[in-house]
Amino acid sequence: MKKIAKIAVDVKHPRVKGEYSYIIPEELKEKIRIGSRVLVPFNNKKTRGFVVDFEEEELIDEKLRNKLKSIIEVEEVAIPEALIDLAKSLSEYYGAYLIDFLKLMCPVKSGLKKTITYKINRQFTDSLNSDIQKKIYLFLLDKERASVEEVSRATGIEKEKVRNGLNALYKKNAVFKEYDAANRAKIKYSLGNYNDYNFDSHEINLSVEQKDAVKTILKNFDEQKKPVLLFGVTGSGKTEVYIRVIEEVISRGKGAIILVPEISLTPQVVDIFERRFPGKIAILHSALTDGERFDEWVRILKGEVNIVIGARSAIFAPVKNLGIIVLDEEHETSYKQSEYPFYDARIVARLRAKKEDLLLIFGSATPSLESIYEVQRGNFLLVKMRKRINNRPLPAFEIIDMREELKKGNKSIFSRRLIEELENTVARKEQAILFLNRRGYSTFVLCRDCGYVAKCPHCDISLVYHLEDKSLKCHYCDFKVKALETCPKCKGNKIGYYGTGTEKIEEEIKRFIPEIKTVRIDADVVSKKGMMLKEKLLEFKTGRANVLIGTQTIAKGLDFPKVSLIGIVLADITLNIPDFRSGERTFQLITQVAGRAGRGLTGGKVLIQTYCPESYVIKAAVSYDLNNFFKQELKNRKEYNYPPFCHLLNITLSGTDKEYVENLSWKICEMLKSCIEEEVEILGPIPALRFKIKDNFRYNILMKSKKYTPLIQAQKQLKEISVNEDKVNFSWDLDPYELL
DNA sequence: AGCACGCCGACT
DNA sequence: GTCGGCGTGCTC
Repeated sequence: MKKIAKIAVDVKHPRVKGEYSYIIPEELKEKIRIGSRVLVPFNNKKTRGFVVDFEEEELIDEKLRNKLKSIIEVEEVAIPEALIDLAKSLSEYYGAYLIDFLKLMCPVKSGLKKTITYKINRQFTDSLNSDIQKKIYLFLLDKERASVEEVSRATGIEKEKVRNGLNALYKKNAVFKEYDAANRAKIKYSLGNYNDYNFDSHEINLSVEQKDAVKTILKNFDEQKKPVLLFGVTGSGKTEVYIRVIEEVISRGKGAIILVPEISLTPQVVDIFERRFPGKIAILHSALTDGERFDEWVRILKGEVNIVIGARSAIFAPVKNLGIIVLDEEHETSYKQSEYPFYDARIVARLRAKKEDLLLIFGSATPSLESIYEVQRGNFLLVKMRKRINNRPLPAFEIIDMREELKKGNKSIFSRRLIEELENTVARKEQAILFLNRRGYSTFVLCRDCGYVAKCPHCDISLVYHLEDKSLKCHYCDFKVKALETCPKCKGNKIGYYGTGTEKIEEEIKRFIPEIKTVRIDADVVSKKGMMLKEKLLEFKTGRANVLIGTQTIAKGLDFPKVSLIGIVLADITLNIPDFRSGERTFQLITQVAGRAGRGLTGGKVLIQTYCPESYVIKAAVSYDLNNFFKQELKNRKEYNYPPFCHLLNITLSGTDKEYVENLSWKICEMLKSCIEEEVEILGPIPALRFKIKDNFRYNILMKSKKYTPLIQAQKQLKEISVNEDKVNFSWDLDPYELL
């Protein structure tokens, strides 16, 4: 009966359209299912793919029927059919290839990431008679090994030619091929041994609000199954509510997926779940090797575990008989993948919940505007928890107008109030957190003689001075130079360091309060070694340090009972980012950071330093007036036509040849304007805010539309365009998170 | 991407 | 002639 299978093949090329038909050999008919991973012949090679459909032989075009080849092998692993359906919808929605979503749903065992690198053969002595090959060979002599991508970037030769050249060199034995297995020893986060964090008995006895929340959610589960927005202030005990609801769902024989923004930064949630559901949990985190991830996946697929906790991609976990999806800290940016295929776990979760008839809970202390809007439109059920557990008071805010400080002659980055409160806190043997969303020491470096500003040669951005290794670093690429002593332009020595980052905060505060013991946590610390973060956290947790200095890295779920003071050193940084979400992000950051205070028995205090105290964002944040914030922000979004009042499609073109990229951007823009009929705003091409990054010039075309259909239509058009990939990177992002 | 095919200059 | 570089076209 079933003779032909439609296979999504794993071939990465824009001109390969993705799905091809194959004959199912007699002996494989028993084994093959929708979702099966298969091996098929494809253009003189073998390639993996997934069965996405069966077809009737009779309905296939005569010419094509004669070309059909047979499936070679059907593997044991198969993606559940419900997920195949989800992948189909998603590839349609995002205008992406089906295979890319299927691959997210089915990890590979091999661990072989097939980025081929070429290594120089130093024994090779023959002479080369091609210019291109000579150039490549010379480059490799210096570099030892590199990928096609790297060679192309460094030599400026087009990728196509580099590839041919390297192939020729390989045939001559001038270079070796290496399949980079990416098996670098990874530092594993040992989850589950954060025993020093305190979980007191209050978690067993629910507060009245928690009980009500659980009751309302379960009633909704049995009746209308509307997605729930669980809005609970920081410290109101949302996690315990999730647990109670999940317990009920599990007792009915169903499974659960819990998404957290980032596992390494929310170890406590994971820890609590591990204690409450011992042995029933699979944890998908970034430190797993491909093999480990595959093993976890199989455990989930076989139904050995029915609770999955993980970051964004865990939304695709093949949980058997899934009953509920929980998205904790729903407003977090990390749910949106900022690279192809640009999916948003929140959108995927809603779609999956709808398709599989699941209960969906979005939880947050600072819900996204999109979710609030859904509540207003009656699409989400709002469940509120306004009080902290044990009725602990929320911290008290104090706004400090830095303009006044300046008028009174205080040029320091710290107001007198902040210093005063810090001294008090230290004297009381309590702890403080200083928050500044900018890492490094000085954020720009200027020659006071000639006005030269140190800029990254590859990016359109100032270099940041880092004290730790006395270097100037670019925060967008890995460019790094030794700190300047003389001006490279006028040879003068009046180099000035301006702007403040976390490193400077750490140094300056010691000048004011010498006995203070600080610990700093930002991306510089986190990225270095996985263990560093844990050590630093413990250093603060155990009281060896009394002030924690950090960027947004520390704003998330961390729990420090002894913290009674929070200083937001400069709230204006995030507020002034020219993006439609900057207000929302600032509001969230202030609220989240403030939530770190007074989690223990002592009440907390939050000091916000700003040059813009009249901003409605700051005003609303300090008075816990979410309603007012949402009202104002929604008004703004409506006025300027931004989400949630429209949907966005952000198209990005970038490349080293400015003229070429700009011309192509215009062409694509014209094409879109001519073929989109419905009411859609098309803006651009606009030079991106960060116009140059890593030597690539970037242009955006922004489409705004009330309805999704024209944007999805546009994506189909964009998919048809085949660009010279050596000259331009071309991508589009539906529901982009930011537009920078 | 990666492979075959075919064109074209260079060199036995 | 013919070898190897290099552009082009195709993939059920």
